[in-house]
Amino acid sequence: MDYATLLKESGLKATFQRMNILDSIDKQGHMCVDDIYEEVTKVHPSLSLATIYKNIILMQENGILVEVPIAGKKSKYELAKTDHMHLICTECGDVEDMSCLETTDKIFHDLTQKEHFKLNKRQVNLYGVCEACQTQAAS
Amino acid sequence: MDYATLLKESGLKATFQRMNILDSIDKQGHMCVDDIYEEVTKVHPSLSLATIYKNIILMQENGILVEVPIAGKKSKYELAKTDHMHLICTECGDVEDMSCLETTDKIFHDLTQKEHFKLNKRQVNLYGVCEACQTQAAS
DNA sequence: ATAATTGCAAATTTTTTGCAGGTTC
DNA sequence: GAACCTGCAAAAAATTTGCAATTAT
Repeated sequence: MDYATLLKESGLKATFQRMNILDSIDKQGHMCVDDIYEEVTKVHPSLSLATIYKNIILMQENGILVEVPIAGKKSKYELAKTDHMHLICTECGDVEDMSCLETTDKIFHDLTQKEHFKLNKRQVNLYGVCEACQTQAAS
Repeated sequence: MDYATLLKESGLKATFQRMNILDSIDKQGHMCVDDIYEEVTKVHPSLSLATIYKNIILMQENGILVEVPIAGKKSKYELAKTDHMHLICTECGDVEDMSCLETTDKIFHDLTQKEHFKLNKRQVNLYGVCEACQTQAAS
């Protein structure tokens, strides 16, 4: 589905700014506010940080964006998608998605149910060093 | 081990402020900067926020404290302990620890190894509604 | 035409920094 | 006594807000 439709379905207007924010996040995968600002101002120099902040909040409320909080860094944002885990490289900051297994999903579900906890959202962040950074360090 | 020893082993002086910060976090489990400030100033009114910020950074560097980043909220901090997951109640903000299973640990290890990712730290946050808040909502 | 949205500037909140005085070892 | 720490105040960084002008529908 294109961004315009995605926005309109939530009752949000399909502005140039919003389309470009979504487009950037989609291409890069995971971006913090400053990443978005830097990227989108390339094609739309008048974009203000205030607009990014306002839209990130709005789009989260409408289930279009999801926050990915990261230890020691500013949160990144990604397009809402099916459940997955994050491989976060502590060297270069890159975030990669990795699909969840039914096994772990079931385990989380069962464990929380035993505690009478109503589970709504899972967030699995695995911190380490990505292949590229390992290779680089070895040279 | 007592806090004084814990600090000294890292080459940090066992000040009244640090002991109280650690004591509060230990008792409450998970606290953000403001929680700590509010709690510790009860027994030590002159404590400054700057001191809390400085010490949180220092104690993280020395492996005494660990950051728990939480979507939509300020990060909380906990004492470093064996690996575990977090049940985060989105109603009351409470965070409960739940021990990890070897099963999931192994799964994460295997999955990341297949990607040639050097896994250092796992962070599992499960968001939902705790039993207490469910009960309250029902009444 | 209308209501929503933008971008600016200002306000607020959060975090960091420098340094003089005080504390721990 | 020396090095380290604290607390203050000021600075810097991050985020939010109000509002007039603009834009999408």
